[in-house]
Amino acid sequence: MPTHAKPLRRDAQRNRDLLVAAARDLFATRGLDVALDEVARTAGVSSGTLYNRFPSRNDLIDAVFADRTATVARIAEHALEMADPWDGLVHFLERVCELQAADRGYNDLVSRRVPQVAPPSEDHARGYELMQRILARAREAGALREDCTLEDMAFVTWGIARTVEATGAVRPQAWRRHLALLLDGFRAAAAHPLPEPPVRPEELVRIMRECSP
Amino acid sequence: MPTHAKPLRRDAQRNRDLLVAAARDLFATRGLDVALDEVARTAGVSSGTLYNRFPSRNDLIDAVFADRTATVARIAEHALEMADPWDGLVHFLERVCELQAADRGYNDLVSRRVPQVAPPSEDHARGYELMQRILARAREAGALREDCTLEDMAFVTWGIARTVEATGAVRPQAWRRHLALLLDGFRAAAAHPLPEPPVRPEELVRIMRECSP
DNA sequence: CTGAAAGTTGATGGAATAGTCAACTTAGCT
DNA sequence: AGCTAAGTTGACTATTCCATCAACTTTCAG
Repeated sequence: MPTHAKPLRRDAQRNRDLLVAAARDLFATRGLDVALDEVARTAGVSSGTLYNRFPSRNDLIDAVFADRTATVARIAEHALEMADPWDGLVHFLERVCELQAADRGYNDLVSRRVPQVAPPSEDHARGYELMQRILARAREAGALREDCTLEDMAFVTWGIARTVEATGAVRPQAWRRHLALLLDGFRAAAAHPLPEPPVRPEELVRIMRECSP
Repeated sequence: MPTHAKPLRRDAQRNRDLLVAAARDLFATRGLDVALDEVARTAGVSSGTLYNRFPSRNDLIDAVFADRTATVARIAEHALEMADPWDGLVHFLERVCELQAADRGYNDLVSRRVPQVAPPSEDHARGYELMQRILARAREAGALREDCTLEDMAFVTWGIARTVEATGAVRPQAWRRHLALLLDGFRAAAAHPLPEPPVRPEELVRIMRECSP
């Protein structure tokens, strides 16, 4: 319920907006590791203001990408409305990967940072639930292989993240080929026994936590 | 033919070996971005000596991983000796990924640095040739999908690299599952039309060049 | 043994970035 | 208008790392 607990003074709110906008641009083009001083300079405020508003880099990252979890959840909802379960899964993964390909900062975030907001938000839980439904539906339709779990989707995120990083400058769409190959591996018809048990949900949580630098 | 053009003085050679050994260890456990000062300290020499012997970080990286290209070529040869073409391909990719999983520095190298030695070595060309044969053989046997190219193998390298980074601490073998899923996507039986034309060889060269920081 | 070339040292400079804080400015309430 | 809490500033410290170099030490050929 507390979207923000305390109301900011008007100039403070304006500066906050400028900072988030500047960070959004810089993150998108240069990744999450841009110098914070540069964010402040781009926003036209002093570095002290930035640190005052966002004590740590992660706070700024959270603010910039606050809406993304909800966006993913919306994509998932749309995917569930598609008639064909397999098409729904494909659509979901394609749209999410498009988000990665379009924003270097978001690509960094999903591939190596801790999930955005510290306390797993409501949107987060909703997205999780929706993804489960997308997979279950595709599995029950006989399109998705039986042994494929939600955690396996992390391989998509990680793999595509690196491909986007590597190929972005030369062949910005190359990741679509990578994804298509992975997707063919997800099909029930393609299934051969997997050599390693699935990553368990709590393991994935630990992985994402430890991943953050 | 010039393995090294000029013979080093004995103490210089000893220090060089110490530096390479120290770098090998540090790269393996902490990645390619360790501070060069720390490499020197670990080797027990001064930083001046390190810079004297290896003017740039890449020179040191080259020295540490000089043998890897030949190792990959040997793996490829072994793969070609296997009776079943598909098993050969699987074996090759598994062994190469094992190299990535075993050494964080090598994982960094294949996933984001320029191919080791500046002038593409003889081993390099040989490895390339052998990989082509591995793929052709699997394709002709009807096991590998027709539309899969050598450049598509880069998706394996990139994807597994990121998965190894992410999961290494919690589930060191998780990459095997990722690889198995990808491999199922490479099977001829799984093939559905790919949405994006293959990355061309010269594009891959550019990608690998531009990727280096 | 000796001299000169080769090699080493570590202090030093310099660049980039994170983070702090005392002095100053401004919004907004009364 | 006047006051005060909230906010801003930018210079400052600290850290980390890369890179250099003049003075010193070691190797080794003759």
